[in-house]
Amino acid sequence: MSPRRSAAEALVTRARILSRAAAIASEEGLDGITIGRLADELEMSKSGVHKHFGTKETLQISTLDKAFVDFWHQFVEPALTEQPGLRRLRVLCDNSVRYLTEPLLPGGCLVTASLSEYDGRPGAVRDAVVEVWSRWQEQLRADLVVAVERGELPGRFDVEQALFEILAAGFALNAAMQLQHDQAAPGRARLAMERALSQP
Amino acid sequence: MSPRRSAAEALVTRARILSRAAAIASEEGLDGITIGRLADELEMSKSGVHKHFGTKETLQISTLDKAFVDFWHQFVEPALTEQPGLRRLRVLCDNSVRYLTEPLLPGGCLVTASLSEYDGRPGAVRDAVVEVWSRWQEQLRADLVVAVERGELPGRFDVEQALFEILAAGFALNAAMQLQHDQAAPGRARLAMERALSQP
DNA sequence: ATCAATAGCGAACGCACGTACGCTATTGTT
DNA sequence: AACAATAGCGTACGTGCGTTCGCTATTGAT
Repeated sequence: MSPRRSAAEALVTRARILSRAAAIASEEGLDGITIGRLADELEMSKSGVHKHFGTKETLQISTLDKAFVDFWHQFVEPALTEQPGLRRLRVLCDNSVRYLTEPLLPGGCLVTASLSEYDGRPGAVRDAVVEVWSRWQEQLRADLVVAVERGELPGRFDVEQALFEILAAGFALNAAMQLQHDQAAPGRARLAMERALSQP
Repeated sequence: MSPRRSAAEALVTRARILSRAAAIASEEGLDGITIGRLADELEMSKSGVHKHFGTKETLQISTLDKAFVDFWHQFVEPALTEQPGLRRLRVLCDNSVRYLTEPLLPGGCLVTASLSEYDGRPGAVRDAVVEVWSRWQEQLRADLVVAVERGELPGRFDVEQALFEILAAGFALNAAMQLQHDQAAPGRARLAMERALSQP
């Protein structure tokens, strides 16, 4: 009753599935993704959805990857034109605050949510979460290191401490937005990040 | 085949269930709690477990409450003997770092985990999470306010900013421990909290 | 023109879930 | 001594899950 589609159309279908899955996962977690529910909302059959990934675990990981790629495209890549070091770092911080304040997904940042959802559950999903999270950390660390090398930050500057505090501000911002819709939180996060860069 | 137990024994059973449920939830989330699994691991029947709470949602909320009460007993109440204000606040910060570093539950702080698990899912569980989280926030805020009133912190001190940064450090510490077992994280969290108290 | 490859469907599977009901045997009150 | 209350069990029910299998009809390479 439903004929095979072209390879190009299949890619579109796959994208539709991942898009819906990411929206669901951002609100209910990667475990909230359900093949039956996706099939319902996308008006296709369960087996049709399933075929694209073969395994629910693969679907979850693909969803996480998709969300991360979208974030990267919209909030990291634009910053890469900036001068590496303190300038670029500040833009990245600002972009991440904007992202966490008005996320691409209805339930907020999927990576942040998946972090605590899967930190205690070994397996491929957890590995994917850790990898994606590390990539974001590395991006920030790289610019911190460059900033020190270029003398934009004092030579005795504690890069790891600053990184810790920047990530911390992101976590707190995410929680404040998702839990309490605290409109003051973005400003506090910005200030906290700025303070992280001005070590005594 | 299994006769009724005394009311006292029933309380013990209830505590056993909650204890096991909290351990599971700390690793797999409040949704990881399953009546069948609890029955298995506690060697009782599903209906036996069920009867104590009547509803899975009630079981989840009870589990969260139990975890919070345990935390409160072990890490907050001992600090209440301290002088209110900056002294007590520092003890609370230190205690929370110790708690997040070596939690009472195998999967880390259940409240922190539940925060992002349920922030996008309206309902009684979410309400319970918010309430419990607010109580912890209030405790910290109260001592910050006292510290300002008593002149232990400058009059222009931004209490909400400091609170934001203290909570932020907790989030980051939790993530670093649960995700990467980062042994340097407790020190960084302590430093970040101390910096939060020394606004420029 | 031929034909292997495949997107998507429909139906079925075994399993685990939360919940409901009735029962039993002890408790603890009267 | 009598008896309502109840901790916990056993069984069952309906639902939704991930996955499997066979099918159909188009695509796209040969």
